[in-house]
Amino acid sequence: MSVIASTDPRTSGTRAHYTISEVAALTGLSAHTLRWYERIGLMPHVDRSHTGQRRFTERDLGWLAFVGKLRLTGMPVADMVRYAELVREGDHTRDERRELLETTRRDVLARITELQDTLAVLDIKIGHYGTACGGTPS
Amino acid sequence: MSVIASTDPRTSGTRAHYTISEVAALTGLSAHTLRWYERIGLMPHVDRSHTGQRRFTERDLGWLAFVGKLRLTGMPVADMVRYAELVREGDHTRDERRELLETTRRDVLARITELQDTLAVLDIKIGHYGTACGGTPS
DNA sequence: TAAAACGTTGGAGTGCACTCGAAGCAAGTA
DNA sequence: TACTTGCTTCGAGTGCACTCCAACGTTTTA
Repeated sequence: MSVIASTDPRTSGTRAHYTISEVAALTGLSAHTLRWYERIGLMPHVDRSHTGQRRFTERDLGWLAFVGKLRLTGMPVADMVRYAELVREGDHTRDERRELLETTRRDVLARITELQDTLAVLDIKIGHYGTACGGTPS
Repeated sequence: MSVIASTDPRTSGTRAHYTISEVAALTGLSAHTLRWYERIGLMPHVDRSHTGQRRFTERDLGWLAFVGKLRLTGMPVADMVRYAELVREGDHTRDERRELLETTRRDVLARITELQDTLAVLDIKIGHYGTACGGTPS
């Protein structure tokens, strides 16, 4: 296992770039998944070394963190790819991007409400089990 | 809501039983999925007509509603099957069932927290898009 | 009674999001 | 120099949760 923070004399405190395995360790995604993300267009352009190896930047890490959040919402990968495309297309897609994010926001709110309803049902069920008053809760 | 059986199954207010397509319409699940649920052991025993067609009861509908809630939590089907098995096994599994439900409850709470974090990130992003102060949010 | 609609089964297929394998190139270590 | 590790690509495989098919039996409707 290689040392992650090899201090490159040409750069200051912040790492200039990360190998794929470093990013895998940092994000919890597998190297396979990172390559797959790039292949399907879910990553912005990733730099390469002179020998063709990926060199992820801090910016890429930020993007991956954001993608991770989107993933938590249950957003399909295809929609994330769509968002990534819009980012690549430049400034004139700002409105569409904001709309996409706002739709996602509404979905997340709805999901939270749904989960809170479920929580209420679970509490009732658990309550039934707690009070040992006969019967067989199902 | 405790009236269970009426004298005339065809005309009563509370239905004594439902066909698979009626249950599909009521639950939003497909008939295919209902049969699959039964096959994998996710349904308690479902009655059959004298010719072998399924006759779902109110009790089955209640169970399906609960399963629907569990599904919303993201609980794997295998775990739901486990719970169904415990119910079938009878009263001595009460404790295990309560534990399973309590674990699920904790998972749901964690999920809600996760989504609220994501919501915060989305709000920040959307805020960036809202204030047209240059730059290209990614 | 005839046709349409609905039911049954086992098994195969689908879509998603990874996940892994094989073959080969490149860089660092003993 | 040989070994080890890590990286590359393409393509195939995995696990989950359905989803559908074919062939045939049953029930309802006109």
